[in-house]
Amino acid sequence: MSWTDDRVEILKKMWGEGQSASQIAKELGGVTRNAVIGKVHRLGLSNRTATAAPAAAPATAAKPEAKAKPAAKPAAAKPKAEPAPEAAEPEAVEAVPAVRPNLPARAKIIPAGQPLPPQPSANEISPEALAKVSEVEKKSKKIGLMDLTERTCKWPVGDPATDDFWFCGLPVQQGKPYCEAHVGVAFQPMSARRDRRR
DNA sequence: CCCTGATTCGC
DNA sequence: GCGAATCAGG
Repeated sequence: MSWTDDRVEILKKMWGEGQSASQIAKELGGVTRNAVIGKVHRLGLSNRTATAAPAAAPATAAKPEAKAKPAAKPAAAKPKAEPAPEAAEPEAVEAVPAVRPNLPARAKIIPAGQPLPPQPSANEISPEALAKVSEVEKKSKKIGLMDLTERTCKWPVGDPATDDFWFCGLPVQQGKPYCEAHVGVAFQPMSARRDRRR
């Protein structure tokens, strides 16, 4: 395939819409995302910053930007002292799934008559997230402990005390140990937790 | 590992 | 001009 006018046009359009190079390549067909990126460069329409580089604006500073920059607010000096390394105070707290997600389980292993420990379980998590989870669990791969890999969701499902127990096993969300749905219930904004708490 | 765009350089 | 290989970042 070659870069015919109409293909270039599609390229321009999609790139302008913010489509990724791979998406564009898929759409066009017969080309790889590399080809698309290469073309994009040759066409001059580059930056659009989809990936990394939040980027320093004045990168190519030498620009003939006549605009006299008052340079007024030097972002440099922050009025706030703020030396606090603030190592703590994480944005989100992990709600360890442990073995708590949906399971009447405990009842089986706890001697009759024993008061059950508080079971915050469900009501601590957003309904939407839970709904999503129950959906996902139907599709889960139900993999065993030994099947866990670096990129399989490690969310436990069922009662470990029985053979009706497995791990989600769906593809994990980049970085996280769980799939998207389970990340949703495992990691919650602190505010959300606070609000729901009581 | 998946993905993203950016660059290089032989063709 | 092209794009695979490679690089760099998430």
